[in-house]
Amino acid sequence: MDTPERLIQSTRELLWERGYTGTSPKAILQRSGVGQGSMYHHFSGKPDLALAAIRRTAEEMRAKAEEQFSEPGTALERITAYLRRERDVLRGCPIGRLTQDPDIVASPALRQPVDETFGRLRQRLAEVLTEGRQRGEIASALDPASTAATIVAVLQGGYVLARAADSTEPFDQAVDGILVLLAQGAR
Amino acid sequence: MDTPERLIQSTRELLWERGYTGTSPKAILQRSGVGQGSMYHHFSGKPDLALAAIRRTAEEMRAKAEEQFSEPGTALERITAYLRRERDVLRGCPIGRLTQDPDIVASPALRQPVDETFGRLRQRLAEVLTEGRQRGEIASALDPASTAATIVAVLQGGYVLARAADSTEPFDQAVDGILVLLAQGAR
DNA sequence: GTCTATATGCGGATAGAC
DNA sequence: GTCTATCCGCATATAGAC
Repeated sequence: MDTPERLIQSTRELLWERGYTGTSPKAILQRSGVGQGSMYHHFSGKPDLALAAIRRTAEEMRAKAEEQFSEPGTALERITAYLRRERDVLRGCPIGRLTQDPDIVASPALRQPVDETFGRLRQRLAEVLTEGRQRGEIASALDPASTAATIVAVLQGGYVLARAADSTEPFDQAVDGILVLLAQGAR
Repeated sequence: MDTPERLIQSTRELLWERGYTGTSPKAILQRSGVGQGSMYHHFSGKPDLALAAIRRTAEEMRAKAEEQFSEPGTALERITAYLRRERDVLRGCPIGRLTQDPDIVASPALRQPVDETFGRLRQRLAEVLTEGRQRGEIASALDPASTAATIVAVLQGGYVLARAADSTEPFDQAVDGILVLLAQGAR
């Protein structure tokens, strides 16, 4: 791995663990084994490096979601596969956690990839739901856009509850709950 | 307001806005107008003051939720009142945001009030759902505990989506979505 | 490209006077 | 109880040599 790549990977890990405010350039240097001068040669500073790291994480997250959405099966099966996919629940969502960082939300450049990630995710889920409705797999009373927002919110909120409890149980309960509710509307 | 109280109120505000890591003793002193010496006279340090602040916020949150749960009306009406209650959506949940702070989660003392808040909230919602089921207002296929976890998760995740988008829209959509799903099961 | 040196101010306190 | 002084290390760079 070359130097910029090592910096990006270490920054991604630290942003996930400690957030933007909690991540110092010094910690990035220690974790990556890169020297001070190299870091400031390749990146203009902490915000620049963070932006590269966030973009990378956002791309990966999108690709992993698409794996489940593009599987064969009914809409409900694909949504179930997505919600039940293996996740590092107690670590939380590496993109969602950034929304709690005021420096991220206050910076248009840093917030943009976060916004886009959730926007596309909701959009993609709404498409899956629309297909399911057309095929009669999902109750036509359900609005795709708002149901999609609900599903994404259950995941993000599930992480919050799991971290509060230091247990994956409430996350799993929340996922079970939404799946039962969605199945209820199936024909 | 006396000195300890001023410190607690300022700390509550800062924890909400900037989280634990992002809140410095210096910022608390500036906002409260209290001097350095006074702060360390009344509290042993940042963790001690944060604990007092978090406990206060947790109490208030619990009391506000109970206002809606103890209203007259069906289970669905009370849950709707709770979910649609006026909220400072873009500021997020002052308790939920703490779960993103590694120093909070790593400290049993600081995590405890956060855990307890969500534990009680889920418990209370499950009671409301159980009542609703007994009265035939809610489909008996819905497990109260997991449905309660789902509802709380929708709220917490709704805040995340709203902050990502810098708009209350996805929060409102997520709430609409879960209410439609819950109503679907009503008899 | 990478290294080391240097800089300013903040984070989070402790000490002791009043 | 409150105030001011003092402390050490970290946060976040910039400068210039190699």
